[in-house]
Amino acid sequence: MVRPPDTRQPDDTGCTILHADMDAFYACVATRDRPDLAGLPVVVGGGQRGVVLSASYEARSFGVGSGMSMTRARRLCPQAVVVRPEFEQLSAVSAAVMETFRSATSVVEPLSMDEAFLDVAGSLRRFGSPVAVARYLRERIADEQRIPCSVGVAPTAQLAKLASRRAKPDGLVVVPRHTVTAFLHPLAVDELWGVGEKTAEQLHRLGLRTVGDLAHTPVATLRRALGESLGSRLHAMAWGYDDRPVTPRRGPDEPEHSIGSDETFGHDVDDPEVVCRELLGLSTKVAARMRAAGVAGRTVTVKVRFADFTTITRSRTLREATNLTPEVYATAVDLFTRLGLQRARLRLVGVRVEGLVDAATAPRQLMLGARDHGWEDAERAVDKAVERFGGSTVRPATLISTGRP
DNA sequence: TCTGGGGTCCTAGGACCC
DNA sequence: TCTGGGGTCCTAGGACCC
Repeated sequence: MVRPPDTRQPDDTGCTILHADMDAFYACVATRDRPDLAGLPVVVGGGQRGVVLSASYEARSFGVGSGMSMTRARRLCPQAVVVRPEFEQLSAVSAAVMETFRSATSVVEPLSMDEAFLDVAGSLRRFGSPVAVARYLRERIADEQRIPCSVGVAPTAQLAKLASRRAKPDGLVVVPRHTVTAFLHPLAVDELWGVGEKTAEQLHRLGLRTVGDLAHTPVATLRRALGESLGSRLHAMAWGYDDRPVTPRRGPDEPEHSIGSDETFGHDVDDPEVVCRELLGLSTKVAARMRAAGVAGRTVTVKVRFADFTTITRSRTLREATNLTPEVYATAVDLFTRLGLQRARLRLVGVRVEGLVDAATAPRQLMLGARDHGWEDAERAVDKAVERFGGSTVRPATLISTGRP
């Protein structure tokens, strides 16, 4: 369970893992070129039914936090400046930050746009210590990107993650091996990575509030209450055991497992025609993303969220993997139609394709040949046009007519 | 206070095969 | 005739993360 003994010499803290995490990333990027917003409560988000994606520390002092509905955020902090996210800018900053990480070690695992695990065991000769790597990264990102980055340094990924949270804002926290249990055991159970609202509730019902409580509960009890996997994992975590390696993220050799898209309507919808039009748009987007990634998938899943927020899914596994809009769309519409909804009010619909494999090696049924190749050519043409002219300006008119009456 | 959009992983039941 | 497990695939739902 403990990390295997390392032949390279870690320093005496036993720390080889860093977790680097940008503070209030979206908000910081949005305001770094806007001195007029300095010191003001800034909230990134928006939309008719949007949520807060990121809030500046000034906004947080009013109780605003990410994930919260914008309506509530505005109520808590009416003077907040609301900024729409600029995803292209954010992606560019994120890519630059990840490059900076890779300048310190090749073992970088991005977890999202604004955070990554780094295994620095191989960089110690160059930098001297893990803390030196952390300082180097924080300085470079502050210099080059003018945004703060907090770093946790610890013997395991989970601990490094907890440490970086403790380091915020704009700090550095080290958890040497001999202090692990002293660091962990006073924490509340819901601070652990993987313990959300529901699991925390369950643990509370068992009378477990701190990580120390968790550590001193028989693992069999935890497994019974939380399931085999989570029970074992939490018990191990509570003792700082974590064999999770830092794995440089998927390359072309390891495609993603699923690609999907969903959309919340501005207002609830009960018109099947509107829903099908949305399913077409989503299928078009998902199929295009699959082709761009060079993957195809066999299982198509439709998600429907009703006005009362209850959510259901329906899926079908096709005989061959596809990345063609008409196939994805036809499956999605059929799954939706079979629900037999009588003008139920819907809040959201989604389309996702799972079981992705490399499109080049995915078996295709040759019998379908002529027709499918026609579609493939058409789709390729659309992909090219979109590449050249951008965005949603191009969409084959034929697709529009494949919708059900 | 009414709750986005992108994902991942786990569980559980049933079908089917050996 | 009745009773077995184990493994894999499929489907649906749910928890969690940022």
